[in-house]
Order: sequence, then C-alpha cells, then structure tokens
Amino acid sequence: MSGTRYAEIADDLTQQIAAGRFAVGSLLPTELELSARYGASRHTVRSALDALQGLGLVSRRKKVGTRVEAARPPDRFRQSLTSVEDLVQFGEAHRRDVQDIAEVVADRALADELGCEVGRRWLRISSLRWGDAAKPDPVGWTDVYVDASYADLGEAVRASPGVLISHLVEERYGRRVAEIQQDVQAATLPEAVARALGAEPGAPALRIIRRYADAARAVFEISSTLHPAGRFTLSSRLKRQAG
Amino acid sequence: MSGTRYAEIADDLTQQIAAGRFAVGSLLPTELELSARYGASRHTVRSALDALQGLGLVSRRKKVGTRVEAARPPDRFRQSLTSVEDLVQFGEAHRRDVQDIAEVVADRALADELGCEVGRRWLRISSLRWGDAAKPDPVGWTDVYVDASYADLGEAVRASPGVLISHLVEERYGRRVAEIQQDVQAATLPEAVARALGAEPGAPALRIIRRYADAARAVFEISSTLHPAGRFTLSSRLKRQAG
DNA sequence: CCGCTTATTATGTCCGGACATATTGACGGC
DNA sequence: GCCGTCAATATGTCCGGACATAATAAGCGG
Repeated sequence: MSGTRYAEIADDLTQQIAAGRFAVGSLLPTELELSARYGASRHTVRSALDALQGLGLVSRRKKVGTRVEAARPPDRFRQSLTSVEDLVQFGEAHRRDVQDIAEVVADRALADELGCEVGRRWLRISSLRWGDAAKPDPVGWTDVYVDASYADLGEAVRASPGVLISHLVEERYGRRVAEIQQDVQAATLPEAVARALGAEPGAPALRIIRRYADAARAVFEISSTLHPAGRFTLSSRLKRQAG
Repeated sequence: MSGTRYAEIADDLTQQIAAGRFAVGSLLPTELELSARYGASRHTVRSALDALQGLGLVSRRKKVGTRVEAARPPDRFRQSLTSVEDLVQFGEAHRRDVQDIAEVVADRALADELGCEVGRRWLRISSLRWGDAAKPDPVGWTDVYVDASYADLGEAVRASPGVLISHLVEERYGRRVAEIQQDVQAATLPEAVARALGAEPGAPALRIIRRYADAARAVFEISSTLHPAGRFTLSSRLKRQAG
C-alpha cells in the first residue's frame, strides 16, 4: 500500500477500472466529483489522474472529461512480436561472424549512442550477421559492448556463432537477461562498416540499439546493429489489450 | 515558443543545460531560486522541473536539490509502442497536419510497399506529424490508405488532428482495430516528402508500415510513415516470457 | 580530529483559490 | 430540421500557503 494520498487514489481507480467498474470508452467521474468522493483536494486528484494517464489508462480533454482508454496498464510482458526468446531465434537464424574484438573507452559520440557515461570502458565485439545462405551479402553489422572485465568472453563468442552473447554472459558470469530496451532509428553506414557489408558509405541503414538488463535493471550489455536498407525488416505485431 | 510558462521555463533550462551553463553532475539553482529568477510561482517551476525529469535531464532529491544527469535529452520523440493503446497516445501527442487527400490506384511499386494487389483503389490521406512545438521541423510524414469507399472520411480527419484515423474509421464505419502489423525498415526520403519535412532528398529515414486489421484479420487501413534520421526513435521493451 | 546530535535546507505532499481554454449542449432564428 | 451563437462545463494553468520528509551541515563534546 502506498503512503501518499494521490497514489492511493490512483491505485483505487486502477483497480476499479480493471474490475470493470468504469468501462473502457466511458468517462470517469469529474475531478471535482472525485475530489468530493475521496475527500481530497482537486490538486491531489489531478496528481492521481496524472499517474493513470502516464499508465495509458485514461485520456483527458477539457470539457469532455477523463475517458478510460484501457482496462489494464499496458502489459509490457505481452509484447507478442519481439521478446527475448524471439531474439534467441534471431541469433540462431543469423550466424555471427566475428570481425574484431577490442577494448574501447567511450568518447562523447559513443557515450551518446549507447547512453552511457563518457570514459566508460567496454569490451567491444564486432560481427557481421548473415541471413539466408543464398544471399551474397550479410544482413547487418553488430557491435556488442560488455563490461571490460569480461575479457575472456571473446573466445567463447567466436566458438559459438549461433548463440546470443547475452546467453554466453549468463553462462559465464551469471548475469541473466530480464528485459531488453530496444531503440530503432534511421542512420547511415560509416565507411568501414559499409565496406564490410558490401554497401556504399553513407547509405541509409536501420540502427537498432538494444540494452540488456538483469532483474535489478542493471544494464550489462549494449548492442548496436546496422542493417543496410533493403536487407532487413523489423516486424512486430501490436494487439489491442482491452475488449 | 510554447504557450505556457512552465514549458518556457523547461525549454530555457534545457537549452542552458545543453549549452553547458549547468554542468552534468552539478546542481541546478533551487526551486525557490528559480522561482525568483523566472518570476514564477514555485508550483510553475516544479511543473517545469517535472518535464526535465521526464526527459531524463535531471534527478531530484530532498535537501540535495536538482542534479543535472545529462546534457541533452535522449531523442525527443522516443516512442514506446507495445500496444494499440500506445498508438492512441502517440496520435494525441503528435498533431497531424493534413497536406493532401486523394483517391489513388496502387501501381506495382505502391502495391509492393503496402502489400496489396496492383489496381487496388485507396483513399490516401497525406499528413505531416508534429512533435514538440518548440521544434521547427515536423517529426515525420504519413500516408494513410483506407478503402476508397470511405470518401467522406477526409473532412473528419482534418477536423480531428489529435485522433487516430483508425479511431475515426471505427466511429463512422464500425471497423475496430484488433491488431496492427508493423514493419520497420531503413529508407530514403523522396523529393516531395523531403521538401515538406525540411530535409534533403535522399536523406536516410525510418519507414514504418502499419497494417490495421479488425478482429476478422481483415486489413482496413495501411499507413506508411517516414521519419527523417535524427528526429524520431521507435522504442520497445522486450521481456522474458518464460520463468 | 572524530562522532553524535540537532538545526537547517531543499524537495515532496497537499490544501485552496482564481482564471484560461477547449468543448459540448441549449436555445433561438430561419 | 439546420445552423449559428452563447452559456455552461470540465480540464489546464498558475498563484499562494503550510507542513512533511530526507539529507546535509553545523555545532558541541570527548
């Protein structure tokens, strides 16, 4: 049970919505009504509704009121498209061909890209990823960054081209992936990567950054993958959560 | 730029932090000092700091103060999409600015892009999408294709810039989204789109194709969005599904 | 100098008020 | 019945005040 009034009100409303007390698509009582009902100031009610809005449960418009948009908070566990297990299958289907293993220190640009502190030390493992054997060109280039103290990981990675690096980290260092934050952006291919991929320097590419975190939310691996345009599609399926 | 005091203060602080006026790791002036400095109430200053905290620029602790954690926001238009409901909020946050409404017949190229039959008739609604009003450039360009028989949808779309088109389709024609198939690829900006976006023709872009299907899996809407590099990040979170 | 206690400080919670803004509904006129 | 105008309504912005809480700094004693 939360200690603040607004969190208690938010929890109560969340439970009532989940229980169907307020149907999806319907309006909640107004702020003033909730204020009277809970014996709290309008300010406190607004803080509670801010929280519900942040959870995606409600939307709010002037004069209209606060509308229920979902019966439950988005269930992050329910991404039907891409999950950790999907990534395992991707790893098995796209063979890794290690090109370089080096210890690097994050300068400003790398820190920006990875979302880490300048000066952070990483072991970087650079690989080509191959897709269909019938295709002459690799599907992408991946730089994986793990803690510099995992210095002996390199040989294991070379020896297991079909196994996710995070899986190897788990086996050797006991860090288990609980969650991966994935960011997708448009980018261009740097010259060295383009050359390795048989593509033009500066050509358009999909950049996928993935941060691998354990159950304590500590990030222990970051990967940055570039797929040249035309060689890869990231597919996913979004489902409606409430009836 | 922005119409509200707290957004102006937040923008000003964001710029000062980015300019190095407050170093990463250092403390901002206290809420009371900022209140005096900007001639605003502490409440308004707190709203501004809430926004900075939401951007990941600052952290705040009692007695300690407000500490700068990053010099620049992560890509501002980071979008977390795991469900249809997330798309609803995206639609509300990114105003649509309709540029063109036309009836089109899919030639080979369009059929390939949309995954439909050559010759299929569509009503195409072309729009700019805007993010933060403080930014001079739109975040992306969207072409939405709906059945050509929905000819009167156009005016409703123009009149409701914050509402998803699929929601308008549901209201008017009773087709309800059950699932969205999303494909993400690297692409380049065609000349006309680049011009409208204030970008270079041929510049790298993220292309997101979404197919909106009802409960019977019938696709009733397809959208194709282009986001120029540097203006948008598509985020998602992958969870482990099994124990 | 070090450790402990207490006062001070900066953010967090919560109250209340007033006005602005967007939207809907009611009403009147044609 | 339809359209236009205006009033009412519900959220959004912003002011101010008071007290709570967490954390640091200051002061004192050994």
